[in-house]
This record gives sequence, structure tokens and C-alpha cells, in this order.
Amino acid sequence: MTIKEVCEQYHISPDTLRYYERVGIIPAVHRTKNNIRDYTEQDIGFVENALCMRNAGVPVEMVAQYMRLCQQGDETFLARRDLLREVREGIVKQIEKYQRELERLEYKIRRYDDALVTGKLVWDENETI
Amino acid sequence: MTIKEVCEQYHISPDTLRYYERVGIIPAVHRTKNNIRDYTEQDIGFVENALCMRNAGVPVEMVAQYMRLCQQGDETFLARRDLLREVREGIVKQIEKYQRELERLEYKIRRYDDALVTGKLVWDENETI
DNA sequence: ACTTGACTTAGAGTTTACTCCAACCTGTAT
DNA sequence: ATACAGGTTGGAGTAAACTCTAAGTCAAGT
Repeated sequence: MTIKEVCEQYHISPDTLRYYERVGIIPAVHRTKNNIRDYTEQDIGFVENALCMRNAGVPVEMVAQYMRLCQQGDETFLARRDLLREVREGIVKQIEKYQRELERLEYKIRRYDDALVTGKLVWDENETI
Repeated sequence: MTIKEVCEQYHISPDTLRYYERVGIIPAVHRTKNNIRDYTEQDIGFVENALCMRNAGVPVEMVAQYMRLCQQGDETFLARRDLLREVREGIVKQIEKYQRELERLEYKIRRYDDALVTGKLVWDENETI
């Protein structure tokens, strides 16, 4: 699979894909004899993993750390699981934070909905804007 | 309320607070006669709003846009509400994305939990890492 | 009077994660 | 043969959001 095909499938740019390889978020991709990247099933798996973790807000350096562990073999199962658990806690916290902000936001939107009818914007106590 | 007190209350740095003022995320803060920032109730309200929106992942420029609308008076209720609705849609999408990645992550963690018992890491079809 | 500590400014520097560029190679189509 | 489409590299550039620095002001304490 060429770099272009992978890009189209995952909606990312070739530059990003090469960048991911450079920083170790994905290991060196298989090449044709002309030195052109030819993504194997396994390479695609690495790309999916990278995108999954990046989408989850995991910093590039942490994904690289995970990949280094993966390449060190079976003794790193525990370290890998712990890293993924850490990532999970981060996402859970982030979702909770977003949900709190979402509530405040919906409250504000309701206030504006009211204001659009009454012509007057009113906040409950503790809210000023 | 001094800049330091506000910082402590909201766990941000004085630099960040001054930066927020500079870029218009919060309007010019009240000053003492010595030109020292002295946050009023209203200023604090602006700070809370800024932090709420930034925590929700809203870009600085969009918060500034919202604040500009707020300072233009009652004719901008509609525009403000629409901006907040847009922000809300963004957060909802982000939460959904995080929840999808969370599921993949929990699957992986379970696989590692198994591997730590059996000594063998096994993926279902479609997963390689 | 002098030091200390907390504030002020403008502007430069940093970090993260890309994104672009110039120069080059190579197989296929005209 | 030559143009073109698509790849390659190292390295420079960019955007966003801070974060730091230098130089200065000011009030209080010794």
C-alpha cells in the first residue's frame, strides 16, 4: 500500500505519516526496491495504533515510548499495560472535564435562548457572563 | 483581588492571566491607583468564562470573538448563542471521539491483562498492536 | 537610606505537532 | 527524448498557547 493510499484511507497527509515514522510513533515502514514506502498489514496496524493514541490526546513522545516497549518483546507487557492504563485515566478525566464544561455551556445557551425571547439576559447567582 | 490570589484560586500562572488580558480573552482588568491589577467580581467572572471555554478546548481567538460580542451589547445575543452552540457541538463531538478511543484502549488493556496471565499476547482479527 | 518583594511592561523564547520546501530519483506515457 | 506524476530526503518554517526575561515602579520593613 502506497503512502498516498494510506493517507486517503485515514485522512492524514503524507508529511504527517513520514513525521510519525521519523519520531518513532510508527516503526520503519517496509520499502520497495526503489526505496518507496510500501505499507504492509503490520505497518497499517502501527499507523492505526498511532492515530488511535493521538486521537485520544496522547502526546507523540508517549506513543513513541509505547512503541519502544512494543519492540522490546514480551518482558514489557506489564509496562505497556500500565502505560495504557495511564492513558485511559487521562482520557476518563478529560471526558469528565468536557462534560462539566458542557453543562455550563448548555446553561448559558438556555439563558441566551431566554434572552432572545424576553430581550433581557439574566444569570443566576455565581454567574456573570 | 490581586493577580496572585486569582492565580492560586484557579491554578494558573500570572503570565497566563496577563496573556489572556492581552489577547482579549478577558477585558481590561480594574487597576489600583498604582496601576496594579485588582480583580473585581466582574473581572473574576470573565476569568471563569475564559477558563471554562479554554478547558472546553475553544481556541483563544474564538473566546476573544465571544468577548468582543459581549462588549457590543444586547444586539449580539443571537450571535453569542450561535457561537456557544458551535462550541457545544465541538465538545459533543470530542467527547464521542474520546469515548470511541476509550473503548479501543480498554480492549487493549484487557488483552494485556490476559497476556500477563498466559504469557501470550493475542489480538482478535483487525487488530495488530 | 536601603533592601525586599510584588507588581508592571514589551518583547523574545519555548514547546508541540505538524507542514512546507528545495533538490533529487524513477517508472510510465506521449 | 522528455515531460510528468509520484515518490524520496534533510532541514526550515509555522501556528497556537503559553512562558520567560530584562528593566523598571512602588510600598513596606529595618
